[in-house]
Amino acid sequence: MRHRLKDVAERAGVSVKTVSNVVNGYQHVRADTRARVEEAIAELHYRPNLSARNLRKGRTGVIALAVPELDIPYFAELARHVVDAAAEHGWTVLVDQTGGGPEQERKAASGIGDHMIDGLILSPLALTADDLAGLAGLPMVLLGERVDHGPADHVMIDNVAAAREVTAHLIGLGRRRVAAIGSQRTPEGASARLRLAGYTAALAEAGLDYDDRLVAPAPAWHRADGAAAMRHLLTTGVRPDAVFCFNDTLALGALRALHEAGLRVPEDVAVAGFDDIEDGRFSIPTLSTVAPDKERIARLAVELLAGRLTTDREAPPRELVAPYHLSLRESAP
Amino acid sequence: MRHRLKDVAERAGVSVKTVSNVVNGYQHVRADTRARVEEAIAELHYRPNLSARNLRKGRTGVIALAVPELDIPYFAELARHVVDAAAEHGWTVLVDQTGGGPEQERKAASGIGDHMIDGLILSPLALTADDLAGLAGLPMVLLGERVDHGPADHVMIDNVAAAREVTAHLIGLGRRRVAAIGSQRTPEGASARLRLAGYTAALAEAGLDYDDRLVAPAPAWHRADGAAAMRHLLTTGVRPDAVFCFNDTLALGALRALHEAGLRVPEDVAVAGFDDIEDGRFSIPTLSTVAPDKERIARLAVELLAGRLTTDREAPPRELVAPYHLSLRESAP
DNA sequence: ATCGTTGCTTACAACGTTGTACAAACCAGG
DNA sequence: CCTGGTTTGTACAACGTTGTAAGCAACGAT
Repeated sequence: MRHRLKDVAERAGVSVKTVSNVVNGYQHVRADTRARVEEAIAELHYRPNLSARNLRKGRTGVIALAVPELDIPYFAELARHVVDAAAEHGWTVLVDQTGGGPEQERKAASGIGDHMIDGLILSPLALTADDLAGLAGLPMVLLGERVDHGPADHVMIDNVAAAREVTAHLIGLGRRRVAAIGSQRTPEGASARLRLAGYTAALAEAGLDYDDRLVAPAPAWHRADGAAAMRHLLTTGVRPDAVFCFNDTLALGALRALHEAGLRVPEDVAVAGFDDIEDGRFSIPTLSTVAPDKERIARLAVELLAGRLTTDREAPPRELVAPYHLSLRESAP
Repeated sequence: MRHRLKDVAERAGVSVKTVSNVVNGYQHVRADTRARVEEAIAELHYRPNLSARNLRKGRTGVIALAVPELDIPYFAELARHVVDAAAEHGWTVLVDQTGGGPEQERKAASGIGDHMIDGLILSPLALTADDLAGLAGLPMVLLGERVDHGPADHVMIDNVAAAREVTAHLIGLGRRRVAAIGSQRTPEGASARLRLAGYTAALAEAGLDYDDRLVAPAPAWHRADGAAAMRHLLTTGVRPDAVFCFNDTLALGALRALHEAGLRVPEDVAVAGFDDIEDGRFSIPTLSTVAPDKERIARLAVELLAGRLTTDREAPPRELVAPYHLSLRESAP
């Protein structure tokens, strides 16, 4: 049922290697030989065995994308762009779900299926630069906002600046009790730390005092956590008149909690998020947010990986910064 | 830098095959030999070359999941469950994005990377049973609601019954002008046809007339399409007092359009969706919806594939029906 | 001592492909 | 017709792994 080069060769009356040459577009094959071979290929529905080819060539044409969770909209949207960008380079993408745990991330980094992938785009939550240093086996590009300048290529956006900008926007609306949702004290919370830094910087610039009661932690960044954090904020004495949520799903949860509390957005409380996921364009109200250029991030990551694979395998790690912009909608116009 | 069985063998002072035996857990290896080999493996950080193993064994340990778009929440959530279920079988999942086009779906079905994957779970939009019949090269499980009983294993839910049930629920709320959003006339619209059939059946059972003006088509099933369709419905003379949207993203778009039109949900218009995506639990209002058991769907699909790969490769195609339930929330309580 | 038996290990071939080296056929210029 | 270069095709080995068959001890039973 499944045919090999040898079968095609016999049918076309040439050697195995000649068929291989035709398949690989080698130049010096006479037109009529090529035609005979191609006919045989078509008749037998021959398709090369990639395992064998990979074994021989040492490359697989597959790269992996490892993200914490696929059903978090931000990662799903990112995955889509990575798949598209990789396709332009002729790569297939193996999407891996790490769950954000250090063990699974390490496993992904040390080679999901060994020799099954040429490179890895990893969006780490738990791993530190030290962890990664020991795993330099695989060409790797890191996504996101790990603080440390690790040993691998890196694509990120300027989280501090973005967080400061969006917080400043809330303040510019005349709000004086601007809360933050999503702080984390764990080592995994690198993004949280950076965004918190931007938040406090904006407060300081505006001459507002930092108030601990206005900063709500969130163990994870799902809608439910945002809702819970918002409810909590409403029970503390200082009722906020604006909230900066460290990502959009948190913000959507917060919107929900505000709605349940009978507060109007943005009249009573302005809300802003981070990530610009599709949901936020249709939520009620629509969501003001920091919009990282996800397509650009994906493209840069794939190109960094491509560079590492083709030319300078031992080049020093590069760090690219992707652009973002504020996308202002109803929740904080 | 990268070591092979041979290197380990030399270091441990045994033959290559003995190392292979240790790696594969072969029983008859003396304890001290095994210890020596394992030590050598650890020292060299040996990891098997999967391409070579696959070539030898004829199996890769990778299955593919091909869905139209990764950033559609339903598929993202499904992908998550498939990855989890596959992991229990020791499989890695290669997630492929077809875009819903026939050409890419055919390409996925005929073997994404040939011999790179053992089997395929495909969620087809465009392909018909006839298309698939010609592509029986790869063990395959189809997801979703293609009408035709194709040549491959199939996991689905009873779309007609589910649509009828949710429509009946809207009618049970006392609504008499129940609209539908999401109809499609194209061959890709198999789900749309089934859900429309359930809708009309429920109307008939309740003795309500089918009104063409209450049925709004949607080219795709994104939020924007739902919003556009809802706006259109509001311009026709017959103002609906309930809407059944053929999926949740359409429904979220419809909620948005109703909000913009100043109509209250559910007081003025009740809204129900289909898929039970995470967004719907936090939208304002929260969304009543048909909740297919996605985890079960994923698990059944993986198990069907497992069966086909291990035992009965030539067994007649099976069709499994996964359960669903109505999840009633604020938009249509 | 000899004979199986059992336990452990090994050499060899094979999976399907492509790189290398070379042979054969062809061509042009003397 | 020979020479030297180019084009076209071939044989062979190799990529790293595992299945097969067989080798070699050491053992208890004859």
